[in-house]
Amino acid sequence: MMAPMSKYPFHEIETKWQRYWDEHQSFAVTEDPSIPKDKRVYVLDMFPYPSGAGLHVGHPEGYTATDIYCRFLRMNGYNVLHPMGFDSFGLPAENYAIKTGTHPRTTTEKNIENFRKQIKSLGFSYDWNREISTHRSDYYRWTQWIFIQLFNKNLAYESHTPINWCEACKTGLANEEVKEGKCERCGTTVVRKNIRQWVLKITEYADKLLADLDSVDWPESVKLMQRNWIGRSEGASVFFKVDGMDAQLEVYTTRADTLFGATYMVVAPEHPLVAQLTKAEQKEAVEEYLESSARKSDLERTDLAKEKTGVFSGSYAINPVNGKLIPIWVADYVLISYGTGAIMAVPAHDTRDWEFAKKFDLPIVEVLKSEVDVQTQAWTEDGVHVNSDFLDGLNKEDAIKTMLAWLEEHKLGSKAVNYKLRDWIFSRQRYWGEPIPLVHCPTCGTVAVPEDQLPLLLPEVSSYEPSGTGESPLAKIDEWVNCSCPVCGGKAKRETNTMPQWAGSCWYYLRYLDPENDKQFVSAEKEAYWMPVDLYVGGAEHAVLHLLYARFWHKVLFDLGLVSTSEPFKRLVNQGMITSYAFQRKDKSLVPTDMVEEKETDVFVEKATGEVLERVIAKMSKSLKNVINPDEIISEYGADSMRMYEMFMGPLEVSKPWATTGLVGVYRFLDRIYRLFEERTVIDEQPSDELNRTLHKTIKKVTYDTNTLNFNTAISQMMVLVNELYKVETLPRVVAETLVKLLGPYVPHLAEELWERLGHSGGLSTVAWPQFVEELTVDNQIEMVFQVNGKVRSKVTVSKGLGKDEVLAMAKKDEKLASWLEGRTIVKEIVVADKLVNIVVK
RNA sequence: GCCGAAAUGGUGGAAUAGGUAGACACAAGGGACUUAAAAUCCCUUGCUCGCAAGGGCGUACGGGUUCAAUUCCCGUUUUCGGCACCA
Repeated sequence: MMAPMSKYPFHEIETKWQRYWDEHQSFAVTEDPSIPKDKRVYVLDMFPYPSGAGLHVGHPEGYTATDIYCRFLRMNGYNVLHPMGFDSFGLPAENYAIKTGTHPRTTTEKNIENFRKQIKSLGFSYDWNREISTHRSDYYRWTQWIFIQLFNKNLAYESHTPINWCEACKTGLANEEVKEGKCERCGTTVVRKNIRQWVLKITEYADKLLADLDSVDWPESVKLMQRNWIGRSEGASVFFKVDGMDAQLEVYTTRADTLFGATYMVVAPEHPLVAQLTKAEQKEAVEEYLESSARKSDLERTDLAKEKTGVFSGSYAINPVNGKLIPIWVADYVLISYGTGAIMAVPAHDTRDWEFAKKFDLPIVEVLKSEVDVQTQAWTEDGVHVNSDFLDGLNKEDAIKTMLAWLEEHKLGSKAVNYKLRDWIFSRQRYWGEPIPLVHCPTCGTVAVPEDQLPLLLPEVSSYEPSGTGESPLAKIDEWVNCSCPVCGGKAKRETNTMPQWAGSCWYYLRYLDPENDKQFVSAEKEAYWMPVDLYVGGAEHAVLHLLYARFWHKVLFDLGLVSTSEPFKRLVNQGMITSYAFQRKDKSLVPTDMVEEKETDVFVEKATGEVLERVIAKMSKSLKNVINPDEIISEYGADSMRMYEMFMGPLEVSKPWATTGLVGVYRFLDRIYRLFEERTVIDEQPSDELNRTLHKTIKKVTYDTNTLNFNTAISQMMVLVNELYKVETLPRVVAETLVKLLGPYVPHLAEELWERLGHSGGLSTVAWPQFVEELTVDNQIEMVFQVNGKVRSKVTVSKGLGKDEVLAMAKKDEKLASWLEGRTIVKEIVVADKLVNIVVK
């Protein structure tokens, strides 16, 4: 697309002011103690992973939003901390290293250079003196240090239970990194693998992580996702004796009240009692089943469409409430990782149990009065209890209470709480991450690397290839692995796993506060000066990953007295995704943009076949050739246009499609402003009342909308003002200066330039934000509507503040209303002051 | 399947303590300027009937509450996001 011809020299202006801000350190910030706490603001962007592809149009969206907000706050007298850095450990650089032999550090640092340059080209007001990168040893030294604090607090442990393993990435994954049974990063189906892992006890904080969600100003959707992920449920532990055996099975159930309907039990294949429960005659069948379910991937096991499978163990349990013998089955629809890995099955009222009972011909007993025949389908709604002895006639709530009391009285069970949240699998079998600072000593066990020996540097390797056996490339470097035990001095081996990419981002917001500190991860004074983060802006994809992990670490640091707040991010805003247009055939397949021709307005045709295509909204992707490159946009239209267009597209939080024609509209707006100042004479006279009113309305709306991050409507109001200005010959100074100030946060380069041309020096960024006069924002002439039976029949312009009787009389006399009122009886008259009159007739 | 969010002109989107639907922008059409084009400026633009005055319809769909519903309530559909045998 050709850039439009223009007089507006954005390139010159943008280069000039970016240099000015750099040279004057305009946005460097210090912890000035004279500024009161409520005038200190910490505004944070989610830092990017510096990928080789460079900045995506999605990045500037959130960054522009926070930049506008920060510049607005500065002009309103706030001390604003607004830093940027790089989440620079991660798989892409390492995979590139495997392919090319280039050290991930080389690739990463080159990419960081590029990212920094790109980010700077948008004119964001970051304090670059505070830039951090998580892969640098002066940063990861403290990541390791925090890990040791967790280790010392018994929040890190070694586990040998099977974990999610990605064959393509050749590493273990956390539960949070598995989406629909696939690796979140590469889409490979995840398998279960038994390897040694370091795991963090995030479950120990499940209750706090849940409860404190109530105290943060976050989108409800994100809070809900975290609540669901933590998945707290209240129920009961119930003990079942095993017939003829000195063993008992503990189950977890949320519906202890349905115990009379428990007709069999199921244990997960991995349950520790399986062997003991298996009778000789069932041994072969059980072993075969255990083997076959071990072979299944998690996806296969949890696939709902799959038929239930299982095998009878040969043993029976005794239902504690009625003494009945019920068979114990082994089936993989019960998960070892939730509850106790064993359940009581109530097939009449649980779909899963019902399917299993039908398949294996197990009895189904109705215990909740059902509206269907429970022999033909499960009844999962509420119902009055039946066939339940002392619970008969009770509702759900009362029956649960009664049963719990009964169980506790007979010492057969008790109230219990369970969480879906699992501990965090924290080790990765890869190279490009923080080495876990632990040493395995044959005599002392696992010990932490002493803090004065940090950072434990990532060693150089000759091959980045992961072994795939569950060992990281570090395991191959004997001289690094072999070390002496920091406690006893004997021969020991280093831990060779590295940390996941999430580690560095768990605390980076704290390091910005004190990035040079080589004594502490952050000084207490600086932490107290700025924390918590007042506004955190980023993509919704981190709703449960980064945001849950960071909250967890923060709470640990809080409990250790190392930070002053229990939550790190007071307010969170998710920016919506910037999507793109794509073209769809009738069979719903998508056609790359370069294979499409626009025959006439909004009629799109596939070049090869002539098929008419439908324009749809899709994610930007290389394969669809609809990716927008920010560098190209900036060079053709300028950073100010890019920034303002991304804000003008629509509300920050929703996803919206990129349209370059829309960008051109914003460009034209900026060009119009530039020409306005070029062509009109600035006069020192007061503006007309009408213009002055528009001016004050604009100040009011832009102030309010900027403060609430409603940038799209603020921009449209500025457009209204500029349209008004084009109607007058001259440019009153007060209007010109106010407009420039309002534009400052949005298009800082252009605004600085115009500010200078208006005769000011010293830059715009600390100039006071304009104030409006409320009386000047209201019209004294307003348009009122007269309705008959709720339909607008006439509109009149009247002066503001007329009395009810007065306007009612006007309405009744209105010519246009006459024919609608004629011959009718007035039933009701409604007057809304300064808005409307509605006459109801029969 | 469950949970959540959303649905407004040709397009992106405005407007909800219930009170003139479509601000602003794009696209489209017309005009001015120009030898011409680009750029720029001005006008029109929800659909529909009508020469016009004016009328009817219209905020995914179907109901309801109300003098009045994009806004509140009930139901349905579609799209997007999350979860997925969590007992």
